[in-house]
Amino acid sequence: MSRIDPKPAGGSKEDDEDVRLMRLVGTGDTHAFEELIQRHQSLVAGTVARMLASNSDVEDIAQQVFIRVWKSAGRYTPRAKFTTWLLKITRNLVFNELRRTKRRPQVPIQTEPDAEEIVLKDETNSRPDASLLENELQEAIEKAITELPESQRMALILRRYEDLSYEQIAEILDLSVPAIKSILFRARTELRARLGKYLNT
DNA sequence: GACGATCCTTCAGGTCACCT
DNA sequence: AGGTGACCTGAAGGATCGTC
Repeated sequence: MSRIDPKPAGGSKEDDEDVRLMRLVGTGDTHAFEELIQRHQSLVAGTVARMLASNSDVEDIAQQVFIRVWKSAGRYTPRAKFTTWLLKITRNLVFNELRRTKRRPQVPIQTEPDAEEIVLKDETNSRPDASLLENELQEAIEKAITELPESQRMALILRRYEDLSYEQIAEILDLSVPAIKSILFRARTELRARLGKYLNT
């Protein structure tokens, strides 16, 4: 079993509310638990979906995440942002699932058109066949991301889609901040290489 | 030819220094 | 804080060689 060991928290109002709810959950307050689920289920489900990209498993794993939150609530100490702790649990369960099934995501992940601006050229929209190219590019981006190694994919997702800081990503993935920088750099390099034909046209 | 041991190459991950 | 590149390290796989 993976260790959950949050570090000192920042302390926004959102965080404070999460901590308050977690303390109530720790006493067995089911209403607080329901509220906590409502507040974060889209974050968890979204992250699982992007990481796992298998619609059939997303709900199941998201459910497991909150079951683990419920079980751990009594021992929870707010030493990190609640969402960091929550995403660490999510990451552990997703990695377990990926290792259990020994597979890569099989269904393209959902990406916003502007989400991977790192590999898009501004000129794309000005071309006559822009929409066709955009669709093709979109598919290529999705495919390229799903083919990245687990750690690169997870770091990229947490950075681009969840907008987490390097420190938070490092905490969630159990790595140093420089390691995260390196992983993200390689992920972007890999994406550029895979999407080179779109960049060079 | 089959095998095991050793060496070499490649690649991903990590750290550090530096830049923006 | 975030991004980049050089460099180091370790693991994995392939190539080579010696022995049977």
